[in-house]
Amino acid sequence: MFDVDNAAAKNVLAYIRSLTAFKDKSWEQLYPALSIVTFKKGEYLLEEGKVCQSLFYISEGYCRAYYNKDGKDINTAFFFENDMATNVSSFGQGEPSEYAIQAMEPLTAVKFDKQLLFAAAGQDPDIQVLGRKCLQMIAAKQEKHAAIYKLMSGQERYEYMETNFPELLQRVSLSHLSSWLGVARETLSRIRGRRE
Amino acid sequence: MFDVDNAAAKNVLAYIRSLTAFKDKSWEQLYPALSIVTFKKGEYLLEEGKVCQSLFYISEGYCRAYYNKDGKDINTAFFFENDMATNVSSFGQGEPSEYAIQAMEPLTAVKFDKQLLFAAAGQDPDIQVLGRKCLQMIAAKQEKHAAIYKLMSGQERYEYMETNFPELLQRVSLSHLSSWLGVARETLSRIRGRRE
DNA sequence: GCTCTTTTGTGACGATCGTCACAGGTGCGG
DNA sequence: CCGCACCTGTGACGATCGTCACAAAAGAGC
Repeated sequence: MFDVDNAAAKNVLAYIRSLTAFKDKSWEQLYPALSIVTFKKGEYLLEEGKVCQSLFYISEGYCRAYYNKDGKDINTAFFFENDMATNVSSFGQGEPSEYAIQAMEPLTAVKFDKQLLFAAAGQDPDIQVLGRKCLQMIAAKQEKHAAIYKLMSGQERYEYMETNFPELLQRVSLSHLSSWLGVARETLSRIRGRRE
Repeated sequence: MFDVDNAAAKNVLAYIRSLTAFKDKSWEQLYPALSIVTFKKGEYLLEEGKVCQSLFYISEGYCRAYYNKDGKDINTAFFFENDMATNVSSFGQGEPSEYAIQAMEPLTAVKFDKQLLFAAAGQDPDIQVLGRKCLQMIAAKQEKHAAIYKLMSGQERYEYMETNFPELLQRVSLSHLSSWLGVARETLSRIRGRRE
């Protein structure tokens, strides 16, 4: 049973309230769809090839989304505290996921179960609004990330991360960061050597 | 006044019905928010620095989204018939747009006015659902595109487009295509020369 | 048909990156 | 304390790409 006094529960509620005015009645409709889940480092929130049945609100720890291309991992996203992690197209269209989402640290998340969430949304238009807002956030985040990828060189992308998301550089290993930046690990090492 | 017998109007209605069961009542609520707009080649659906106030359903012709980086155009998206064109983060958060959307051919679109659309959505939950579905489509499309960008080399991306979106190659000039693929125009020319 | 403009192909060259190989460093468990 | 796994830096080398410059080709307008 979902414990509303849990720290993760309080975090997710605060997150929801930051997105939309949410009545107590909506919250009561919603929370049967929620559960608190924990993952050890290396465990999977979503496995490649499986259909995504949940949204995850990350309460503590972080995870990565990565494709496996010819046996090599290629990271496409990192999700930290207060992020929503999911595979939009798999969740929405029921397609098998082309990538995996994996905990990189011990992780606590609030899971939104798809079936129960849709049932709740059918009862309460404010939950619909919440869903739209979440999608909006996700789409906006993706748009921004695609832009830095298209407009900047590997070096510029690293500097951008350095100034805009310094805490990310603290927590993500350079090997994982490099594939996310789209450069070889060695190149990232040289980028870091060049400056300072 | 929005002419429901117009070809563009019929197209957009068919598009909406493909996304969600839409009652006549919802359609009547929605269509005051719609208008049919046309653009000459080179005209702007959205200018850089302006706040995006509309969604555009593309009925005929196509347009591009592009950033201006140091005086050079960098294309980030093309929108063809039956696509929804907008700047998600500008439309959603009211930020000025960091890129422009420009007609590349004479273009006919159905414009969804933000204010009127929100008013209509407040009246009718099915319009909320439509909005969420559209966002889902947009987010899924972006996710896919980001993936091909991260996983493939310039050459692979070109071959991917060749097999999956051949009509795009017919309509978009190679100069515009190259910046979208993330390679220099000359490199694209050589990629094309290598094969066959 | 003939300009003028835009688009596309090609050649040369230097810069950058990816790959391979290896060494130093750090942390963890036994 | 030792071994082992993982992460990070570094050197050498070849491949690829971007840039500049120019020529060929294709359209658009008169």
